[in-house]
Amino acid sequence: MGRGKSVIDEGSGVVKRAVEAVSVPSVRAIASRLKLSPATVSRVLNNHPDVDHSTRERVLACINQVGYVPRVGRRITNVVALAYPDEPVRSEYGAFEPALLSGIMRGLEDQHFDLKLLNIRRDKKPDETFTQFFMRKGIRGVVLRCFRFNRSVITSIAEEGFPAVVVAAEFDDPRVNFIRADSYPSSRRAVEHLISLGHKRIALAMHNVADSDHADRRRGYEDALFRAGLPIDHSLVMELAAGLTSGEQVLDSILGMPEPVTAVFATNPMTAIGIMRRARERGVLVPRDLSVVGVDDSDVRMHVWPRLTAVTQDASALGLEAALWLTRMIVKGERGSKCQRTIPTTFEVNGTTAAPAARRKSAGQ
Amino acid sequence: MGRGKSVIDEGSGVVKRAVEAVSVPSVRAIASRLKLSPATVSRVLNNHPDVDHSTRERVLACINQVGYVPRVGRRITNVVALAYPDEPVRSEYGAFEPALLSGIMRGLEDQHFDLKLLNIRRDKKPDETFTQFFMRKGIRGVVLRCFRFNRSVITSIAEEGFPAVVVAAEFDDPRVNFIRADSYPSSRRAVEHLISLGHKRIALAMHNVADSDHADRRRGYEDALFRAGLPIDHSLVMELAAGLTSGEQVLDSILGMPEPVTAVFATNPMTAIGIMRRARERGVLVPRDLSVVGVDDSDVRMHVWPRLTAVTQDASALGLEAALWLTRMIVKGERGSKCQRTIPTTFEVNGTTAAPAARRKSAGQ
DNA sequence: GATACTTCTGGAACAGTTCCGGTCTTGTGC
DNA sequence: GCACAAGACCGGAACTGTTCCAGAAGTATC
Repeated sequence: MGRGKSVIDEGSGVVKRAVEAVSVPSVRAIASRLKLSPATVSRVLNNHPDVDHSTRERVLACINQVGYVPRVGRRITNVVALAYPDEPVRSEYGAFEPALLSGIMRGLEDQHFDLKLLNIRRDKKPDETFTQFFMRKGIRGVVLRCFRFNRSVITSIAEEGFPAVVVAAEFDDPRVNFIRADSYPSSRRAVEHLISLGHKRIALAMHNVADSDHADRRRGYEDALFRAGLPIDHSLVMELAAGLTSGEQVLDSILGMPEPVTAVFATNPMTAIGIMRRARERGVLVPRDLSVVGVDDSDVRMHVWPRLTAVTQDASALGLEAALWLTRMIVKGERGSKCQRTIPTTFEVNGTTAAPAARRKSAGQ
Repeated sequence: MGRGKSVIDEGSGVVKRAVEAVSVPSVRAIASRLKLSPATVSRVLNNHPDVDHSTRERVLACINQVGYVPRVGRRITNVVALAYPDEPVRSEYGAFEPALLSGIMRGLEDQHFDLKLLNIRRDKKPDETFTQFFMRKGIRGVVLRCFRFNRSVITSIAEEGFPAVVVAAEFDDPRVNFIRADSYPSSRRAVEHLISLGHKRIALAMHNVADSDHADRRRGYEDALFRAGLPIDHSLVMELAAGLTSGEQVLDSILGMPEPVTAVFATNPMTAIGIMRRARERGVLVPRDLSVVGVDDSDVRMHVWPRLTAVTQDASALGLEAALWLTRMIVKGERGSKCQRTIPTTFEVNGTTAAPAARRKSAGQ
């Protein structure tokens, strides 16, 4: 044969080089370890129906244990995915998604990975595991977007042990890797800023997705009020969908309140913009009649005048860090390593906050 | 052998079934047709250096002629790419990119394709052809973003014959497939609308990328003026980069003009938003002191008050149509079919246009 | 002119997937 | 109880594409 040093791969009877046999496990290596044929292992990976349940379980366990890597021919394909629970890149969340994508693309340059966009709901068959799904798509790792309704999906993926990292959400589960921006300190500073200006009745316009980010912002709001000795009035807390129209609803609600509200903190970029627009529409002068603090993922706060005072988080940095960690973990083969990082947010004072006009009875026309 | 009807594949000496041998060409089929080994064909596909120039040319010609499709094992992978000349998903162009992406993802559902994001500048090696590049990335077709500096790249790809479609740009070359929104009629209507309100000195704020879309908008502006018998004053035409700050420059320029300007048409979404913000900052009332018409890819025109009168194009529809055409062309195997489609834009009158205040001598403070 | 070096190509040995057939179990009719 | 049928499950073989190694062919050098 004349191929230099060769050994017989255990069980399979195929001649191969000694170095490769131990470095990267193949379908045939897994098959021989489990006393199965390569065909059966391949069937498990592609979720073919005619394979026994217990056999499938054994193969999947082995796959995630030894860190199997699918190849095309002899080449390893370096692809990671950005997986959404449903439609990717929805515009309702403002500029968060494009900024995130941009950061991920930059982070992938380091290890020369490519990015694939996946829609889990559409493509994943109900009877396949997440590992099977991702393997079938030919990807080696996944960046996950997390919303309120798919936290259980995230923990399932972590349980299976497939390389994954969640962006912009926090988990107590030590198996879940995530990178998020901590909105709490900046949100608290934002409300403290309003309090220091003399505001006492401050409304909170919450995005109703109830992910950990928005919970942080609410906590910042409540803690700032509590420390200042101000009461937390639940009638001032509004939970709405994201978007411009909800901002309008918020302003209308504020104007309709019997006790005047002099400031509002909106935890979603579009909501704050909607508040600003509706305020002009109804003759409410910002910041004289109403102070507005928003949250911004990119530079939407600059679209309006006065420029919006806002808690800003760098969505691009989230994507960058997530992609860097994921790809490095994959190429180093450190499947067990964990990532639970938090990057800071900032609070930026612009033109929409000022001391309340004390003598007014009610804001509005 | 017991595999039913079998034939000897010409030249290669490998036994295969008759049906598959004619339907989808493989590396070995191309090799035998050109009297080469599969190894050499594979080397061409992966741009290995040690293959003769003339051999590479022959293989590449054959590849694009017979429509070779790379497979993983025996499976055909259905992946298309969205390729950018440089960094994907830049935020300077407003919400165009996310809307486009969203539309593409919807369009891919029909034929169950996946999407990969590619950066041509980063990943394409200088000495490989585009066909080699795309094959190496395992994709079957590509949606191309086009800017002023990469039109030659687009025609090169079309020359090679790789399945491709350009979004949001127009080409005279019959080989280039594209889907674009025609900004001309709506732009012209926009300026005619301003003229009908009584405006005579109308500024044009151009995005300096000089792609066909922006050229259309300029033509609409000039034709509307010409048909109304108004002179085209080149001092009223400003070419700037996209972005909020250029909008500020536009407004400052307008205020500094000796003859008062009563209306402005901005061909870029962010520029119009910047004009609106700067106008408020400098005490210019829109639309009383200045009428503003913008262009919008999504719903940025709703961020301000009054809502922006704008030419709107549906970037999501562009992506949808491009993805639908590309994937259907690929699965039907109609490599020669052409797509040069134009979808309409609309002109939406909102709150930023009104009759000029005739007696004023100069806008602004 | 012999040698050494480079360039290029083919064969074989890998990588994963799928078709076909065989074995084993289970259900059914008599 | 037994023959037969049907289905579940799995292995071998025959395909995909890729890469290593050896060798052929050409070229430069002394």
